[in-house]
Amino acid sequence: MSDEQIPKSSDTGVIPVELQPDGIVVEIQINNIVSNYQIPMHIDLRKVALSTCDVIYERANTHLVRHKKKYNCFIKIFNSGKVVVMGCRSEKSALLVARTTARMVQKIMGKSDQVIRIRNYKISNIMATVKFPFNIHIEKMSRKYPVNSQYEPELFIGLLWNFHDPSIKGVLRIHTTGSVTVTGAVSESELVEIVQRIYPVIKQSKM
DNA sequence: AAGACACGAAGTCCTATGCG
DNA sequence: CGCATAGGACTTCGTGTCTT
Repeated sequence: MSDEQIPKSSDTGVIPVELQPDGIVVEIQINNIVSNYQIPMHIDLRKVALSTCDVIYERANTHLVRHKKKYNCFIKIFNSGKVVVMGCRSEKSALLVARTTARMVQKIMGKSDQVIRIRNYKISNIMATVKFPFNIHIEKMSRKYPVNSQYEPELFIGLLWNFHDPSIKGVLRIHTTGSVTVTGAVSESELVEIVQRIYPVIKQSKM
């Protein structure tokens, strides 16, 4: 741990998970959350761009990109009212950024007196990494679980793992060093479940 | 030694292609 | 020529290999 101040909540993007039955604790590091929602109004991008200093026009004036340094994330705002938030490190900060952005747009568009609610807010993707305290024999793992795994060393050095379970959307990329990258999860709780379920499998192919 | 590339997920819009 | 659809780019990250 560094000397930096670490907030108590999961705002740092780190989720500690205890793995049963061995009691090993690993940390899930969330690196990126992609979420999207809609503000039920047409947005005048030019007006928003002129009223704030932290946005830039992109793609031939079709959408704005706003850089939130505090949360180290990007927000894409489309004139249709659709907004995409990328780069947040926790569900909480993603929602917070979504709310503040909606409020900012609402204020600039001169609709502060109206009740404008965020519509269809959802997290579409969470990308996280987990480091297991041992090396993994991924070739052995792919042979043992040919249905779930996809391993083509000439194509990519990591093993691609899919649970083929409708309740779990996440896909894992497993490396020999014990590093596991999780993509496609839609909530922090799903991330925890993924790690808990993959651990017994990885343990069998421990080096 | 440093940088580029590969891969996965999601949503959006732009560009290109094909058909009537 | 105009419309509809398909595909590509963009964003985030880690990791190992390959190229410069």
